[in-house]
Amino acid sequence: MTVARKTLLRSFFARSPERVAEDLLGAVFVHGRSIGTVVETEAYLGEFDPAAHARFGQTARTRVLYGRPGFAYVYQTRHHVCLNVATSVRGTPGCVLIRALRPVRGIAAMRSRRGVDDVWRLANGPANLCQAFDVRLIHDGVDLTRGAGPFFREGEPPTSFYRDERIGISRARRWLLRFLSAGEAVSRPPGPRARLI
DNA sequence: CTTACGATTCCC
DNA sequence: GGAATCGTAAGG
Repeated sequence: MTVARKTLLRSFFARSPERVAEDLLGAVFVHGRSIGTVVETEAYLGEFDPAAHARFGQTARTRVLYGRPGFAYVYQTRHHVCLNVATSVRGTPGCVLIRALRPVRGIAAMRSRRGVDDVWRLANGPANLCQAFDVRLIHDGVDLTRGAGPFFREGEPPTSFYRDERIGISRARRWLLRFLSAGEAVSRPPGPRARLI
């Protein structure tokens, strides 16, 4: 039987990006009829993080990061969008990038939106999962703790996970801020410097 | 205004 | 390894 899971509240996101990124593993992302389990996340620490968008300070693009935690920061890169959650307290622009989801429900619609058949390739990347779960630029600034629109629910934390280097960035590459549930299909398997937790 | 450059993805 | 292709941020 299925257990009723609580929606992740403001207090969950009002912590450091690292803690939120770790605890988001195993959580459930819900957007309409599309449901998936978080299996890969990445933490961005704020203005002092050379790889973070917030390194430029507050701009039109990064305004959500400076607001309250638990709001969606959706940005566009080339032809794709990526989904982040603002963390920490107001004025502290840390966030967590959602890098991979394991599809649980609504798979037919995900296949249709992605044009891909293989379930494991439906949401195995930050831009792919946005396409699969129909997350768009209009969701930038949406409150993810309301249970209306996209939101997160409690789930089963992985029995073990990896900490590894972040991906797709040139600065602060060696910081171990990528979190991967063990034994899941992620955007990229753990590398040589990964630590099993 | 012009230029540089991606928190990506998919294909060769 | 490289191209696609556009918004954001920096520089003049």
